Amino acid sequence: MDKDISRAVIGRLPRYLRYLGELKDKNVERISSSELSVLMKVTASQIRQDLNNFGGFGQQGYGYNVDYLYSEISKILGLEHQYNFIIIGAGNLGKALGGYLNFEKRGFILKGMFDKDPGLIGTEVRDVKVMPMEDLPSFIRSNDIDIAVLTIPKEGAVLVAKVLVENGIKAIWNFAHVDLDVPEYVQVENVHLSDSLMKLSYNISSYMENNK
Amino acid sequence: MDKDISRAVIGRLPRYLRYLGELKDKNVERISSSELSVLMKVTASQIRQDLNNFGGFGQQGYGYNVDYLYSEISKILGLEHQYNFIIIGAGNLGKALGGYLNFEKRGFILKGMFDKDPGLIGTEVRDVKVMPMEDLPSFIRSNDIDIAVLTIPKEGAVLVAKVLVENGIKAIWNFAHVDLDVPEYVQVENVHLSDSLMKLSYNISSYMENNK
DNA sequence: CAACAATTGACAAGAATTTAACAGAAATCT
DNA sequence: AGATTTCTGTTAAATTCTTGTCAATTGTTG
Repeated sequence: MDKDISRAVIGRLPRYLRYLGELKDKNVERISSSELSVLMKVTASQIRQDLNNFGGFGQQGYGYNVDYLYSEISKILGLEHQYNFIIIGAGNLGKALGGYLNFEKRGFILKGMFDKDPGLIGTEVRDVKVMPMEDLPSFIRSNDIDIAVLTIPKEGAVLVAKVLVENGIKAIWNFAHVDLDVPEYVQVENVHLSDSLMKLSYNISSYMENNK
Repeated sequence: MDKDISRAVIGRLPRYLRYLGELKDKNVERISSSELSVLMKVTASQIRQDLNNFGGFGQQGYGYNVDYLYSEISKILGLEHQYNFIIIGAGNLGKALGGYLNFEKRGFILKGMFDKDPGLIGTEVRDVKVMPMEDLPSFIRSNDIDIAVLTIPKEGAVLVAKVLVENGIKAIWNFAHVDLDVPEYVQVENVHLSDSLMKLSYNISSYMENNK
């Protein structure tokens, strides 16, 4: 299918998908790269270049069909699959992610939640019960879990990641503030919130510097 | 101070800071770019190049002093300032961010939370009360608020952002799934969680494609 | 204290990414 | 139906980012 698409291009696809979804909702049938470029504030050239990494989705003189392009990008992103996922760490962040219904619409199915705090075990998020950590290995194996969401403090994350890998997890969505060391066949996507906040801090202070 | 440091460089600084913090905790006094490059799995050249954007923090034959480098990067990122922030949206995500104590350590002080749901008003997160949206404008003005964290659904986000800007907010940490259109003097950092999840999905499905 | 080893900062070379330009195909207009 | 306009896909140019190299400087060792 695809061989070596750059990370930068992949990173932009979800945003294209979002704008195309909005256009679909407005019943827009077709759109040109230059119209889309105005909406999205990127160059039309970049849009065409990005899309052409995957093949010609448009037509000269016409542009791109919104529905078709939307579904092609969905396919590229693997959103036609269903993924079973679990959340490890049933604190506020874990609950927030577990309760986010839009994930379900995209094919991400919440199968279980885990926590080491006995006080949380048995509580529910959308009919999914929080289970104790001891049950984790067997649960992954017997419920065909693809993705684990790690919403626990960094201290425990490395060890839990090891357990996940040993039990055949395919991917980890990592919110713990640590870099996980896993085999190359396990996909990791990091969300380091404090890094993001620091970037914001940089922008604030750098703006103030340049405008005082 | 700094004129045009690339986004890529800034994006790497928080990760440098994290590793340096760990070294500090281990009482490591000095480190060379090549040692750090092994730890962080990047090239030594990149580390030196990145740091030299801001001046020579190291010394030939010696390397970098961990404490000094840590504090210099902190300064670059603007972490020596204090920032007052509020959270808009007191759902699980808002509560999770409000309860995250490490932000306080970095100088980000939670001053208030807001929600439109009457059922949430009056509840507390770390001694901070959730207030009704009507109080937002006056609160920002009279409490010297720098940053607003937006943890509300996208439908309301655009309108709330407008109110924030009108009342002099400096920066928005945006978790709503929409691009905000604000004046250039307002800094925005987006955290689009579903984009991140889609990238993970791409990696899973692309790995499976290439290894079936 | 001289010789040697370590290591930066600077610069050059090499890659990757982004933007521009344009030929040619399809749609639209008259 | 022919002329004109609109657009893509593609190639080329420009820009940005990353990596490699090495002289110069500092620390260390015998």
